[in-house]
Amino acid sequence: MYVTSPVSYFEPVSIDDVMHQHELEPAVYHTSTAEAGQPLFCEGDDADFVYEVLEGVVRTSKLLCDGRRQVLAFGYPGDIIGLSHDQIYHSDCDAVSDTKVRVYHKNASGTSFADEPQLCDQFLRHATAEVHDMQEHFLMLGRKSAVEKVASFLVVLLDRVGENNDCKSCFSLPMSRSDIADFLGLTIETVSRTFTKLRKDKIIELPNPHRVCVCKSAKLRALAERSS
Amino acid sequence: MYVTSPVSYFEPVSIDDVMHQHELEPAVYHTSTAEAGQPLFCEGDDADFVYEVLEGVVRTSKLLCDGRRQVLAFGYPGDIIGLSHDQIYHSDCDAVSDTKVRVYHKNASGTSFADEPQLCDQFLRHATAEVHDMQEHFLMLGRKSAVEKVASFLVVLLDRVGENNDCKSCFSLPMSRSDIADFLGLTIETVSRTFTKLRKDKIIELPNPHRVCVCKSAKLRALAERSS
DNA sequence: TTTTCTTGTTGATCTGCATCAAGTAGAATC
DNA sequence: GATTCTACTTGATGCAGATCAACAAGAAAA
Repeated sequence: MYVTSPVSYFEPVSIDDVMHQHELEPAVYHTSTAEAGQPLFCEGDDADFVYEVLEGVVRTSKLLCDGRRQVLAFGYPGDIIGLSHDQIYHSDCDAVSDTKVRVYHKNASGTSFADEPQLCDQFLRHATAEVHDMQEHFLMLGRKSAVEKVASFLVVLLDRVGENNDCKSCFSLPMSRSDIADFLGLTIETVSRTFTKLRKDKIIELPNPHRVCVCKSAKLRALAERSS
Repeated sequence: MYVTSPVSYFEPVSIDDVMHQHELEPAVYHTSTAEAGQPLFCEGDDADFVYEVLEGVVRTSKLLCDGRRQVLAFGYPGDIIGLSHDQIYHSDCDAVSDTKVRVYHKNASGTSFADEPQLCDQFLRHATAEVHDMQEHFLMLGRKSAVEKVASFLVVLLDRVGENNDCKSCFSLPMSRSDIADFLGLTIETVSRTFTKLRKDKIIELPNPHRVCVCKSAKLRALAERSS
């Protein structure tokens, strides 16, 4: 699921599973790859495909005309990207790291999924789960301080992709500081300073700018989860 | 639909219509009323019902444990409230004004809508439309200034419920300044000051604190729609 | 190798909005 | 009527994070 909320309730189910349950033609999807930095789709494009991330990380974002950007979500394996209510993408989507995706081809008949009830139900679950995650992110953007934002972001990644290493839990951070800043509604300087502060407080270690080891996860959660 | 975005692409379709198309029992829903201030549901409640607003305005919100609040959306007639991915409401919902709602009873059989494909498809459209609106709101919360936020908010209401009056377009503002502040990620003082600034700049008039007349809608849109 | 470019870090200063505080006006209650 | 309450407005001040600026370090190009 999209990495938007401190806590994730959604259990991803591969579209593949659903499709096989319903004996769809394999021809309605295929797998594809994208190198780091390459776009998957752009805002305004016809939303002909729905993507499931299989490997790597993608980023969805929107731009203001003066260049300000809001990163909407980072898509990790299992996440569904590109559902649209009106057959047009309303965000840009780019690969943050080298990425493998499953590309689901919409039926040519039109916009309705009513003739594929299991798939429709599955997409509905994805969509409502995404709404839930976005609501958590609203709290983050609207009401949290810089430290709370960064800590919340790290906790989500910790729970999603953290790997235990001694008593630490480590994960890579494939996105740039700029991506993180635009996701959290901060500047790159503030993100960098906040990472430094967490490092100096011995809550995290930063072997390099794109790798995080969480030393004191309880403290990190305390900083993040002032939410009820 | 939820009032979250400057531009709204979604054409609301009554659940009622869908249900009649499929000859569902009238017993699966009923209408109900809520007086201003009354709750429809609370965070953590079992999500037994889905609501369609028929009259009035409702508000969905989330609280942090220290009292900070984020208003997620204002629900106007035609909007669907209360879809959940895990049968539990994840926000509070209260009537802002006296409200009439249609209450849709979920089937006892469980969480899946797969046995009602038309209804499922309809809910999926609602959910993806809501995701789209929320993405616009992300830009607002994360990247816009106070003036841009308030102007964007007013433009949405202008387009949704504005009524032409001379060369002005007027609408009521049933929610409190506190509701608006918690929706936009501001304080009540900043909201109030911004309204005053727009009034002094002759862009809007405020016959009373809960009624807005937009005199210069182009200027208002220019302040709001610096988005691409 | 050196040069240039990109990305991230750190410091100094500024500013938009929050916070603190006081005042106003309409509505509800007595 | 007077009193209280609540919601809103307005002013003074403070601060978190933005902005401006310099620097560092690795990567890519020359």
